[in-house]
Amino acid sequence: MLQTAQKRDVFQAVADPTRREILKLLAEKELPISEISAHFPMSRTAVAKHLQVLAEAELVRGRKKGREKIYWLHPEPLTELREFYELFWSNKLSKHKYVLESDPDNEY
Amino acid sequence: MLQTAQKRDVFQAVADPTRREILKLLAEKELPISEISAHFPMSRTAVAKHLQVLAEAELVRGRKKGREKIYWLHPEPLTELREFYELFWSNKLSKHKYVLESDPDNEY
DNA sequence: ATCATATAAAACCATTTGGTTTCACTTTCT
DNA sequence: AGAAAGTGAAACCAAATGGTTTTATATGAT
Repeated sequence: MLQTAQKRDVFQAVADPTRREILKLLAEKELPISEISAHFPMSRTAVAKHLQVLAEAELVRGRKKGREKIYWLHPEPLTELREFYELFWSNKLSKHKYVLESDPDNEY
Repeated sequence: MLQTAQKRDVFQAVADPTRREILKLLAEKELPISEISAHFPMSRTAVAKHLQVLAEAELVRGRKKGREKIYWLHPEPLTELREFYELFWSNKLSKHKYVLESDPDNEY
């Protein structure tokens, strides 16, 4: 395993709120682990593990720069979220058949 | 707790592949638990638990009909997926700044 | 050379997750 | 009434998850 180890499901990678926040952070700019972990109440090690998970899902990439490891966002796999969403809510071909037929707001 | 118990995170609900399949099934039409579980290799009880999770996330709703419990899709919470996706890939205001600045295909 | 910084890797731990099996309950069918 | 069908709820279990702490390693600064 040269680099990112084995694939990881995008939906599962994104299931954790901390990991979603990390992605938002990296959307602004690339950051070293220490700076990322400064935004969270947990240990740096814990954040590093979250970054590994995100890397396995190809949602981030990292490079070594001196003694730092810099991570940056690689948002492409998020299109899977969009594709899933559109199975139910596509606006292209008007709405999905289920959505069309569903009554607006029957709360039970 | 009268009904759907406590809220459940949509991202987490959708993290499991079985649950995603269930949602696709229910997009076609509402179904009783037994019919849903017929599509999966696991026990009916396991599928019932997945349905409970989906219900806690408000992604499905259920009603009793005779001795059956019928579940149907309630896709509204999936908009959270879309909103998250669009933080990174919005096409409305052209692309997100990160996406704009990122070089196309630097593979490490 | 030495020391601080930044990370990596490993061991460990509690809780959650995704599954099972078993038992009880209600509804439908004969 | 009695049996079958469909579900609900509980107990149980192995594995995964999200944390921790500890130890080691490499880099940068003095």
